[in-house]
This record gives sequence, C-alpha cells and structure tokens, in this order.
Amino acid sequence: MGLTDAKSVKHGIRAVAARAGVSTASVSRALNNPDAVSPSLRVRIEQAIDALGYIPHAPARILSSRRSRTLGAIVPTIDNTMFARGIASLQHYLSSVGYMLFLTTSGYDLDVELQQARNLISRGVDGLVLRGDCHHEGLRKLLADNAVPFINVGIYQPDRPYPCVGTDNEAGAHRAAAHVIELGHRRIGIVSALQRNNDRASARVAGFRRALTESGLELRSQWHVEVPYTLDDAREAARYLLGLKDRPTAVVCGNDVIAYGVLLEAERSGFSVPRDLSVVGFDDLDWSRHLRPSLTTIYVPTGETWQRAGEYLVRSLAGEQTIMHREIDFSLVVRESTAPPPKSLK
Amino acid sequence: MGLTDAKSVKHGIRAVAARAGVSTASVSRALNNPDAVSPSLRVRIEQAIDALGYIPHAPARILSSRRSRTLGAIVPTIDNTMFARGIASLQHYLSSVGYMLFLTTSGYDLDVELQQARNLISRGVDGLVLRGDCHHEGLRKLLADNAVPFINVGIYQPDRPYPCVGTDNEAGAHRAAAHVIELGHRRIGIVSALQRNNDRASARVAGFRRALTESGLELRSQWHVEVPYTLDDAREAARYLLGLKDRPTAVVCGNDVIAYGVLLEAERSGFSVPRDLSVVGFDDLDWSRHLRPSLTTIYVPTGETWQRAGEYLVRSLAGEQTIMHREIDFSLVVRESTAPPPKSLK
DNA sequence: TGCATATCTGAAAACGGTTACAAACTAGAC
DNA sequence: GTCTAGTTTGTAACCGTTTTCAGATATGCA
Repeated sequence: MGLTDAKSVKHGIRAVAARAGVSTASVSRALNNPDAVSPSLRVRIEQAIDALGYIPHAPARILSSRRSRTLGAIVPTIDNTMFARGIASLQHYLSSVGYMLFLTTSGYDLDVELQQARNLISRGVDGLVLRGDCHHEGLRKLLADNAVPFINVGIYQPDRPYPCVGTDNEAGAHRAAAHVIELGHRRIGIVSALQRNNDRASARVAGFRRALTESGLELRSQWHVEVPYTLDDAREAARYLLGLKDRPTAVVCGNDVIAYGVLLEAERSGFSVPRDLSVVGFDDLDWSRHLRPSLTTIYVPTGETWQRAGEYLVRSLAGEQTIMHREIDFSLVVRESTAPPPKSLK
Repeated sequence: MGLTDAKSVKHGIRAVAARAGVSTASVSRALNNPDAVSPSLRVRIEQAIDALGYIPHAPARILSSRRSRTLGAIVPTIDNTMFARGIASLQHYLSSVGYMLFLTTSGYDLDVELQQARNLISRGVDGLVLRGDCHHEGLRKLLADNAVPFINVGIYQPDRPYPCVGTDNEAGAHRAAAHVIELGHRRIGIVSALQRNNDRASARVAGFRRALTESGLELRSQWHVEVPYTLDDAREAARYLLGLKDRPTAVVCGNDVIAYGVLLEAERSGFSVPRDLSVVGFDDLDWSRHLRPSLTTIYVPTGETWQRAGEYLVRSLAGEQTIMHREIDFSLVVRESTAPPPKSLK
C-alpha cells in the first residue's frame, strides 16, 4: 500500500490514477475510449479500478462532457399496456447501445408535459421521446431554445416538419371500419377515446368517419361516444349504445381496452358477440386473442415503433443520417368478434 | 442590454447573477432556499431567471451538493400491470415531494439487477427501491460500500435486518387456500409463478402448502405446476391439470394473470367455473372484477405499498425517524369463480 | 449614539470528471 | 546518428453548481 502524495485521495478517478500510477487523463481515456491507451496501461488501470471498486460519477461526467447518454421519455401514463410495452422495448434497445432512459408521466396534461420536459432538460438528457404531436406551444420553443432533439412517437405525419415514427392511425381506423362495412353492416357505432389533447384518438375517429362517408353511411351523433381509458367507462358506453331503440349492429372502438369493455358489457347484457353485435378494437393487446370471443382488431407493432424512436435519436446524436418520418405498418387481424349483421336488423 | 464585465456569460447561473446584479451565491440561495434571501433580491433574481429562460443544470447541482433528489427503482419488468401500478404510484408520490425516479428493469436476472444498481449509483441516486429480498450477494456489498439507502418492496419480513414494505405473501396465500378448503374442496391444485429468484412467489407457495397441510390434505406433486408470467403458459398448465385422470376441483394461483389463464382455458375446454372448477387468484388486478366469471382473489394494495416505499426513503434521507418493516394488509375478495366442489367429485 | 447581535450578501474553493494542448516517447527513413 | 511523423501520456483548465467563510449591513437595546 504505497503512499502516493502529500494529499492522498480516497475516491474518484484521482484515486484510481494514483493507484495505477498514471494521470487522470489516462484513466478517463481507458474508460471512454480503451483503444486510445496502450494495453499495458489499460490493464494496470483496470486492476486499479476493480481493486478500488471505482464507479464513475455520471453527473460529473455529464457536466464535463456535456453529453449524458440518456434519453427522456414523457408518456401520458405508464399504467396502460400499450405504453408499458413501448417503454419496455425502448428501454431494452437503449440499454443495448449504452444509453439510459429517464421516464416521466404527464397524465394527459399538456402543462404537466411541458413541466416534465423542463425537468428532463434540466437533468441533461440528450434527446426526448414524446407521445404524439399534440403539445403545449411552449414546448417547441423550449426544445428549440435548448437545442434538444426529439421525436413524436405513435403517429405518422409526413407533412409536418417534426420527426415522427408510428402507424397511420387514420388509415388503420379506416381499415377497421371498412372491415365491418364489407361484412354488410350499415349501422355502425363508434366508441372512441377522448379526443382532447390526443391526436392519435382524433386520427382514428377521422378514419372511422371517412370509411362511413365513403360508403354513403350516416353516422348519427348519438352513435358516437367518447370515453376515458378504462374498462368501466367503456362498459357504460356500451350499455348506452345497446339501450338505444335503433341500436348499431357493429361498434368500432378507439382502442382494445374500450373494445373489451364493449364486448364484456354486451355479453353481460345478453347480447351475443358476434351474432347480435360485431366489435372491432385497435392495438391488438395480449388479451385480444385470449378473450372469448377473441377480438378482431388492428395490430400495431408498438415495440418496434418505440425502438425505432430510440434508434432515430441515438443515430441523430451520433451525427448519422436519419429518416425523419417513418411509417410503421399496421394490419387487420380478423378474429371471432366480427360477423355479418343479423338478418332481422340488416 | 447592459454590458456586465469583460467576459459576459450567456448561460447558466452566472448569466442570471450578472443580469440581476448579484452574486451566483445569491441566485443559488434564491433557488434552493428562498427564505434565505431578502424579498427585493428574490424578485430581481426571479425576473432575471425567466427573462433568460434559465434552467438549472441538475448534474452540476448534484456534483456540487452530493444530493440528487432522485431515487432509483429496479423492477423485473415494467410490462406487467402489478409493477406498472406500483411504479405509477411511486412516481406520483415522488414528484409531489420534488423527487424524480430513475427506473430500470432486470428481467428477473440477478446479475442484471446488480449491474443496474451499479448504473443507478453511478447516476447519483440518493436511494434505491428493490423488488423483494432476493438479490445478488454483491448487491448488498455494493449498497453498503456506497452507503446507499434502500428498501425491499412487495414483501414483509420483520425478522430480516433490511427495510421492507409489503404484504405477508405467505399469509395471503394461506387465506386463499383456506377459502377453498372452507368451501369443502379436498383436491386442490397449485399453479404458481416460477419460484427461482422470486421470494414473493415462493412465499405464496409456502402459504398454500401450509393451509393444505394444516387441514390434513395431501398435495400431490403432479398437482403443483410452475409457470412463467404469461397467459399462454398458464393456459397450458390448466390444460395439463384438467387432463389428469384424478383432476383437482380447485386451483389456487400464484397471481391473477395465472388465474386468468386457468379460467380461460377451463371454460374453453368445456369446464364451467365455478361449477366444475374453482379458481382463486392473487393481486386483484383490474380484470378480476370484469371477467366472466369474475375472479375470487387476494386484494393487494400495490399503489399504497410502493408509495410507502418512497416515503420510507424520502424520510430517511431527510433524517427523520422511520419504520423499518411495514406490513400492508391484504384481503380476500370473494367473487364468482369459487364455489363448493361438485357432489360427484367430492 | 454606541455596541452587540442577527441577517444578508459575495468571493472563491470545492464537487469529479473530460479534453485541448503540449511534452515525451517510438519507429522509420535517410 | 539525425530528423520527421506518429503515437502515447501528462498537465491543467474547465464544465455549472453549492457552500463555507468572512465581510457588510441592518436591528435591538442601553
């Protein structure tokens, strides 16, 4: 245990340097760019590192290098299979390339989202992953002022000047509605998620509507209900729709959770799906194929979407060329919950 | 636009200080402890701050103060309603007290967990929230060496020297099994989660077993199956159990997801629940009350549990007195999936 | 008014790394 | 043996805050 200098250091890179008999610069290099240091030094430094159990101090590193190798993500809520999946996938990818993820939630509140963005920027994130393109106007300014790269995920808007990756929700919804129209349905109800501050939800409603209009079908206003993201609310909506004198024979839903609610409530109220009522979801969560009857829905590769978002930012930060607008394909998955309408109601 | 000094600064606390005509020390104080600065200075500083759109640089702050107001959490996976709930609740609480959460996942791998802990410590977290008390042996040393406070969540082990908060899983499982025993079942199967590296799962199995033993019932080894956390695996287990010549009349499950799988598979195979088979879950996730038949299960206040974990760490860090072992009560929720066994099989 | 005491404020040294720059080597060519 | 170019290493300034310490200013009281 050799004395080093007058003032010996206990922790940190200086302690490692002292123990290995090199300068802090070399230790730093050995850590960040091993090839920049000769093999002999490298092993000496590595020995010193694990002899001391040295753990680099990320904040100091960030301060000094102005890069954190950390991305931030702001999602409405984590308590939702869709986002949980996406985040899990993003996190998995990021850790594979040596990045970390700072995750925060906004609760569908744009002010909170802005605040969280400030928070994340303060934390020194290198880039930001945002849900959709519906943000507080201060957010764009904040991102621009601080030169923080970002990407909107879960939507596809090639005409907008912001990077995004996701499926074309309008087209997906159109496909879903077209499916029940092809089956012969003429009275089609919509149970959508709340459209306020949710461009994904609105795009889907737009797609549903366009399909109906193109087929010359009317969408009565009482056949369109908006509900929050819970099974209970969806069930209530179903109860209302099925209670109408002139009820729809098919219901297209803004997402799978809503569809589950509609399906459960229909069955509980004595309607048989798909004999009496057809139901279509959107997202294709796990439950969709397990439920009885299983749910016809639009499959969306959520994991891939979020991973691509991560790739976009990591590549941009590395100075590589990247695609600004990337579309992720959806597909219609036909299962048991849809069938032609009953003769009597046709 | 007054020139300040020879070298004028664009960003950072110095820019604010220059603009407000004060020292950086005062700006820092105005930010961290507003009462320590006179009202007149405070307003001048606040004006300068939002005139410049100044955002404090957290890493610098952490480096200098050696506190990050950030907690780390390592969960097996985020893609699981239980954890998603817990995390959401923890995050909500933390943000209410000005803390942030760094979330990482281990995928049920103790080595990865250790690595993530190192990662989080490197990031400068003030404390760590861990799942259960089943960790890599290097983890305890790491935590001790770096003096990082932590808490094991989701379990209750008053006899261990580590802080924890959670329900008594053994007792909960005992209650679940006792319920079907009270209903008259004598042939009781167990479908548990994988016990390896999962003390929660093992405690539940222990509880099931104790209940059986106390009632003088035998647990045949072929009536106990372990499955990963997916609906598909649980369904397969159910298929196996129900295919046995001498099948159980009731199945107690390690968690709700497993119970869903058993329930779905039973119904799909033509068994009626609870007439032909009783099923009990554990956790009481959302789906349990929506499913048909709804699921009898053990309610666990996950949100409260994780929030308490956060409270424990925040309070400890503030130097307050805290309770090291906190038990969170569970309760049995009887719904439609349990009933006395069929006469013929009694 | 003078003095002790409490309250505010500022100068400057950390905090633990990275990195520009310079110095010291090394190897190859003449 | 000298010179050049290339490689490896070290020195020290800097990243943007907090915080100690001391000086300045205000307050209370005799």
